[in-house]
Order: sequence, then structure tokens, then C-alpha cells
Amino acid sequence: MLRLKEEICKVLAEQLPLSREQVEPLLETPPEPEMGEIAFPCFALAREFKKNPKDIAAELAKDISGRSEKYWARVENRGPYLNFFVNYSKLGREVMEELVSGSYLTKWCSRGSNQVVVIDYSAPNIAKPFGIGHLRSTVIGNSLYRIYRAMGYKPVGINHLGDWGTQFGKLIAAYSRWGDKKALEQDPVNYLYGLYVDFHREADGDEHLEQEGREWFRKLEEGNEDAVKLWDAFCDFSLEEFKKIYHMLDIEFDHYLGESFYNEQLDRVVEYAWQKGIAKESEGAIVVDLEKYGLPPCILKKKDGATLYITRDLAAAIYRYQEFEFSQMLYVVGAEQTLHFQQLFKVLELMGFAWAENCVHVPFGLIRFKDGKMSTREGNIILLKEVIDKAISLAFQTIQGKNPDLKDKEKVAEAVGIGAIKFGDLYHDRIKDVEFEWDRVLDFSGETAPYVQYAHARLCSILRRARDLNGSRVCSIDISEAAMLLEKEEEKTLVKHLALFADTVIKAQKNQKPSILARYLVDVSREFNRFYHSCSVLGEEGNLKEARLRLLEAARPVLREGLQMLGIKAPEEM
RNA sequence: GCGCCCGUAGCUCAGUGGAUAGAGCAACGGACUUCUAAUCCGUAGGCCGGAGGUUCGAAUCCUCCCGGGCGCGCCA
Repeated sequence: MLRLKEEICKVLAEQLPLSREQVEPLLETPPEPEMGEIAFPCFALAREFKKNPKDIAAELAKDISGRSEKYWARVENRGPYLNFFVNYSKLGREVMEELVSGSYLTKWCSRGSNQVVVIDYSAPNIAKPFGIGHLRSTVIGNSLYRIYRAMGYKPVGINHLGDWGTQFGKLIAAYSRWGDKKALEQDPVNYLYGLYVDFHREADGDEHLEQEGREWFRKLEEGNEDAVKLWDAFCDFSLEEFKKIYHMLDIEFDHYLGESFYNEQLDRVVEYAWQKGIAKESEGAIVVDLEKYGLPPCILKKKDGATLYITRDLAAAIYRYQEFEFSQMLYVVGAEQTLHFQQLFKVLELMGFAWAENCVHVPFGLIRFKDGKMSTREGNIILLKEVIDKAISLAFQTIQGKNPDLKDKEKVAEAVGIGAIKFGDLYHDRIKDVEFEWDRVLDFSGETAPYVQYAHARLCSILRRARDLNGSRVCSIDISEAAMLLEKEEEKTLVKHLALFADTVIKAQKNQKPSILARYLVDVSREFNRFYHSCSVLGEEGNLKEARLRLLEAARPVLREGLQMLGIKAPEEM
């Protein structure tokens, strides 16, 4: 629909004392399809012209109704609104042509022009199990990665592993007290997790144990051999396990660069802050005072000389800019860290890095239980692996019941089960907290990935049968002729929805919200399903049948590539 | 105590300051000899947390209050 909008902006800008850029944000979508595709409300002009908005709409309509532009068929004034009706067959023809030939996204969405965008996402903690809580960053980040890539950006995905910090001191302390090498090797991550939980239980009220943990971390930072050896082993075990999960989720990273990677650079960062005159000593620690900006001070170094998370984040940001010269960097990290990122970006700015303004925190809400927060420390957590296994096995059962002859049942069950989990996280506005409920995760009806996948599979099934009947070709009709034949309400509505694909992808990227795309795909699927129920394709004869096949050929890439941008597979049968 | 986020149908949520507030789930009633019923059609369901304000116009912007969540120098 971008083409129609562009045209309207151009014409209205000629008629009014407004630029195209001023007209664009005023345009809206009318509430009913009978009111056209794009509306221009005239209220805003009423004051300036000292006229009734209704009259303005009427005059504008009169002035431009004579014009026959490429993409609109007619203009109507309805009350204070100017309603534009799309030249449906023209739009339909072009959209279908572009979609079928594969040129659509390149033509309308390539806005990235190879700019580098660093995306920091997932970042699970070493020595802790991959819980459902880590899914959000992973899935949202990966989807943004795919959306940016589809739009011609050069995304760089970085997994900022939590492989450093005082928790390793605690873990080493726990291991050296109660450690069991055999148990560790048997089921490393769960065992380490158990130790971590034990530590916190024991440390509650035992200041000595806490002290021991801090002491071990200090040793680790100093390069103590025993400490480093254990830490190294913990990292290897965890990473191996994480990679299995990423493989299942069909998620990859360009770089695994954990917090420890920046250890050598920390002194320089602190030194640089001194040089710039923004660091000072306070109660034995080195801090950057941010009171002027309404933020709490940023601690670069603790009084015992150990570094902090934010020091490593500063080093990481600087390193990434040197390495990638990004035009934008996204941190897909929970909303509870908003303050941390405000401090981080402010300190970078005070250090004199102009690119600090291109750093963006992409926050999301927490996953919680009905009765409270999930806490790794308390062992109150749901394992992602468990969720994945349940979803896949439910998908498999469903296939056994509905389509037992399907080939590659395991693969399809995986695509559907994992798709459902990912989609559940992507469908809602990321800022909202979500309550974890098994029933919801395992629901495959309504606004879910299986709904969209099912629409896609049915669509593919028709195209496949058509190909079998016609030999290698699906259909032979010319697309411009096809577009003219698609006159039923359900057909037209579907075409118009397809035309919104580019608008949607761009909006999702601008807002860093995959949910916008996910919702759109459900809309398209719903329109496809309505079409499916009211229009027979293979049962039809002649040109109409051919035209409908063309429509399906155009709809297929929207669903397939849309799902792909969410990181969800689109099986051809299910 | 201070700061940030959220509050829309029974539940989960959409809704760039604009026309009659929309989906899904759950409930109820329909549609499989016909391209896959993981679907579709219909019914019912609302003081958009509350009160003020700004505006021609507010679910949307501002202020206050209520409810929930999160954070607030030596965790990440």
C-alpha cells in the first residue's frame, strides 16, 4: 500500500500548504473497507482555513477527483474525511507480479543499504540452565536480526554470554566445599545449577560463605590457576548445552563474545574515564557521578578492585564500535535493566563517543509464574528444554490424529511445536510481562504459529495438486488478467492484505517489534482461510481457476517469508 | 521514600489524537460424500482502573489517585 500512500502524499502536497512529509503522518486507514483504503482527515486544516472540515473535504475532493493517478481509482469526501479508493486491479497486478517473481521485498523494503546493526541478544548465564526466561531475548533478538537482514541491513548477532562475575566466585566456593567431579561430568549444567542454589540457601545468614565467594572471584580475576581451570570447565560444559538448544531453535550467532572477553580492556576503560575527567573516587570505589542527569552513580570498580558488569558493558560497546562501526546497536535485554542502560549510554556519551546516541535498549517484560517471579537463585524455574519437548510431542500426537500418513512427521512436529513456542513470545507487545501457563504454550488454535503454518500448508497443498494436474506448471494465466478476475470480496480482501506486507515489515523494524509482523501474519492467514472456505480453486474451471492459483502463488511468499522473519519454519504439509 | 513500566470483554491481548473500541481463548448454536475441521460462519460478552484537565475530537496526551510489576553505588 506504500505506493498508494506515496501518490496521495504527492498530490495533497500540491494542493495544500503542506509538504509530503507533513501529509504522510496524517493519513490513516478507514474503519470500514467501504470507506476506501486510505483516509485523509481535514480537521487539522479547519483552523488554518477557518472553514468547516466537511467543506474542506468537499472542495479537495472536487479539486482532485478529476485526476486519475496511477493507484487510486476515485476519491470521495465523506463528512470531514477524504477517502481514497485504490485502483484495485492495478495494485493487485503489481503486488502479485512482484510477489510471484520474488522482487517485492527488494523493491519495497530494502532500506538498510548494508548498514551494520549490532544486535546483542540471548546472553544466557554460564553454569545456569537455559530457562524459559531467557527465551524472550533469544527469540525477539533473532527475529529482529532476520527482519533487519531482510531489509538489506547487515546485522551482526552477538551473544554476550554471562561468563564472568561474582557468581563464579560463589560457584567455585561451593564446588570446592561440596564438589563432586563425577556428578559434574554426568550432568554438568544441572549439577552446577544445584550447587548455585545450595550456595544461596547456605549463604543466607552466613556472611562467611558470601565472603568466600567474593574471595574466589577476586582470585579468578587475578588469574589463580585453580580458579581459572574450574571456570574454564564450567564454560565449556554450558556452552555445549546452549548450542544444542540454539540448534533446536534454529538460531545462530555471528559471535559468541562473553563478558570475560573484555577482561583485558577494563583497565583501559577506567583509565579513559579518568582521562576524560568524569571518574572520581568515592568510598573507596571508582565511580562516574551522574547526578546532573538524574541518574545514580555508575560504579566502574569496587573498593576491593573487582570490576562490575557495567565496566564490561562499556568495554564491549567500545570494542564493538571499533570492530564493526555499527550505525546502530540494539540491546535486547529485559526491562528491569532500563536504568543500567541509561547509565551505560550516558557514560559512553560523557566519554565523548558520538555513536552513543545510536545505542538502543530494546526492553521486554518478565516471564512470571502466577505466584511470583522466577528465580534462578531459588531454583524456581522452568527449563526451556522441558517446554520444547512437551510442545513437540503434543504436535506429534496431533499429527498422528489428523494426518497419520504425513511424511517427515518428526520434522513437522518440531517445526510446529517450536514455532508455537516462539510465536507465543513474539505475538504480544514485548514490553508486557507474561505469565507462564502451560495451557497457553500448548494451545495450537487461534492466534498461534500453527494457525499461520496451517494456512501456509493448505495453500501449498492446492498449488501442489495443481502442479500434478497441469504437469510442471501451476498455471499459465497472465497476472494482469488474473488480477482483473479476482472480484469476489474474499479475493479482494486477501489481495489488499498482501499489499500491506512491506508496510508491516518496515513498521516492525522501525519499532523493533516483531509482534507487529506476527499479528499481520495472523491477519493474512485469517483472510486466506476465509478465501479458502468461500472460493473453490481446483473445483473451479478455466481462467478463474488459474487466477486463483496466481493469488495463492502470491500469498505463499508472504506467509513463508513472514514466518521466516520470525524465525519460524513453514512446512509444506502438516 | 524516589524513579520507570503496565491496567481495554470472564481469560490472553490488538488498537500512528480521529469515523460505530476489535481479535483469539473459554461459553453457546451451526458447517466435513467437496482443494487438510490445527479451519470457517453465527450468538453472547465493554463506566477502555478512577477523577480532573488539554483539544473541534481522548482508550491514546498532561496532572493526581488506586491496583500490579520492576528498579534505585560496590549482583547481573
